[in-house]
Amino acid sequence: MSEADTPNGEGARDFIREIIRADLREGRHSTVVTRFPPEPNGYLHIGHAKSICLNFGVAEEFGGRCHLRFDDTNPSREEQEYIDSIMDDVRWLGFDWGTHLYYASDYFEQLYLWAEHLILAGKAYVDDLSADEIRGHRGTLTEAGRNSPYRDRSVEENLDLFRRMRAGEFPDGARVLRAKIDMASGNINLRDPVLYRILRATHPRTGDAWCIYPTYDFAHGQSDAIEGITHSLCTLEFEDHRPLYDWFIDNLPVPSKPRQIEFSRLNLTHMLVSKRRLIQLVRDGHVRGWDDPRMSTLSGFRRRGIPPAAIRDFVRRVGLTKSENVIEMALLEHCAREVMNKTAARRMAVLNPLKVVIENYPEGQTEELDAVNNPEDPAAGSRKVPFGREIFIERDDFMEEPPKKFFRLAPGAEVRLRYAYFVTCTGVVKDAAGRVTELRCTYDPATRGGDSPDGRKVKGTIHWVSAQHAPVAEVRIYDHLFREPDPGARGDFVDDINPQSLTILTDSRIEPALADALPGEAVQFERQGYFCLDRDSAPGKPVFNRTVALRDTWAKIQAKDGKG
RNA sequence: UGGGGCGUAGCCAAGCGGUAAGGCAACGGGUUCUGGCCCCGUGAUCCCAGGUUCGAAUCCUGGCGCCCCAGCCA
Repeated sequence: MSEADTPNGEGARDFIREIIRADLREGRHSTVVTRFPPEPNGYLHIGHAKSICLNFGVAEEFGGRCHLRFDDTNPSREEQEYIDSIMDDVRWLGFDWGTHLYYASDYFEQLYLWAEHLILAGKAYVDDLSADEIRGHRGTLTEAGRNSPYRDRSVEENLDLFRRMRAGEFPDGARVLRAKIDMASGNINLRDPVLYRILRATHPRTGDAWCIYPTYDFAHGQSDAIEGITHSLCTLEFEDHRPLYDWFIDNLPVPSKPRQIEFSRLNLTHMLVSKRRLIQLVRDGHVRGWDDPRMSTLSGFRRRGIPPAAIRDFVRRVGLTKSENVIEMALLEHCAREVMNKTAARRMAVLNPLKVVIENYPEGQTEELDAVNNPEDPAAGSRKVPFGREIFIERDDFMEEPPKKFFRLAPGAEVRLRYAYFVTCTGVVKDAAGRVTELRCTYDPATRGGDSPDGRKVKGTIHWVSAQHAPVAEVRIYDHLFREPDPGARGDFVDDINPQSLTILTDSRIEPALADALPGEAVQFERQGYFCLDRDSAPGKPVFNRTVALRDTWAKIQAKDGKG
């Protein structure tokens, strides 16, 4: 569940919670009811997580409830697949709507009746203008619009026409129902907004029962009112829809009076959080699907291995305001590491293997060494790791001509093999091309377990894996999908795609205990990062995703030195 | 003289007239069988200009900058 500090809303103190607190204190409401209202036309992304955590979080903190309501008023782009994925994602994030699952389509009949109510009150009319003509009459941002020639039809004619629209007597787009408000309003949303359009498309829920569908504006607020939503929280771009939202609430016999409050959406550097562009990435094959680990979708984060608790904490930390913002990816990564540091089991895996032969280690001998599972969690216990004469170490952990502060293996240098022995490099074997293919070392039997009885210090500790006991694994290393912090800022966002966002390692070697890794479970490959088993794994063919690398100050030092 | 918002450190964000919280990042240092974790230390006068006040990031006035709106999308 969420990280709410208290059950009485005394935790977070953002402006929305302050408003709610005041509403409760001053008796405007006795309970809090919110809703998360996704349109099922795409997958949920990290931006939605903010809304989900807010709506469900607030409800929980104030002892109220939060509804999951699908805003399914446009069957031309909505699908059951999306409905299913959205429910999965909300649950995965850690929230529960209980029995409060609703669909705007559940209210189609009521909404229709309210439309007739407006017609009867002379506040809505059927317009025969085409979409283009309506646009032409709408005016511009600085000029008032003009009334439609059909604006003054009689109540009887409007009622008749609207009923015939519902009955299917007119083709798609032939007529619409419009509210009669003010074509000269500075707020374009009030220039006689469209309430109903004729649209023949099979709806995921209502099938072909309807051929007219309400617009967002006509459906949202009334749906809120029907459900008794007290605080309807949405993003900033709906701010100027609020007068219209209120107009419907004030002009219709709705059962309750919800209040819309807007907040700024969440944006992340190096990522896109726009359904339209996410769809494009999938459709054009720039990624491997909606749940590609490089995607900003919740399913992508899940497959990547980001724990839901990290996302909840992240959302809590970015705050809630009305200011435009772009959060650095580094914060999300920090949150992910913080959660996994405390929970992930430590294992050894060699991503880019370099063979090492320990010359003075008895041929054919094997032994089991104790390794701590998680230094941050004593209860996690320890495991046995096999050791032998031939091992693999990370290629990057050896340098023939090391720079000054390189605390790893180099000719003549001694390092500790984590949980095993101190070894000293005595020889380098190369192939015809001069590439290092193997290292020869000697070990000190007295340092078994990694401690030196003589108190001798060693500069570095590196990870390793016994050649004889290490299964091969595929490891997928992810980097930002976009190389620019603000993709698309200077042109087509596709041009900003990072060509190195995915590196596939096919010859990594893992310690035996990793063969038991569970899908979705975070594990730390020591000194490298957090990983999780990917669903592409097959028996005997494990595939790991790198969720996030460990902080790497050595890499930072090198980068700095490199720049001179 | 269209309407609606926003403007506090590189990125977020507290602050609600009494003399600038916190987090991330960055940079120093300590510790360490993960160059991880952890620990210590380093940064702003608050978009600008006037004004009110003993005192303003907080109030007033005028500017400037940025974002959203002209779907029968949500």
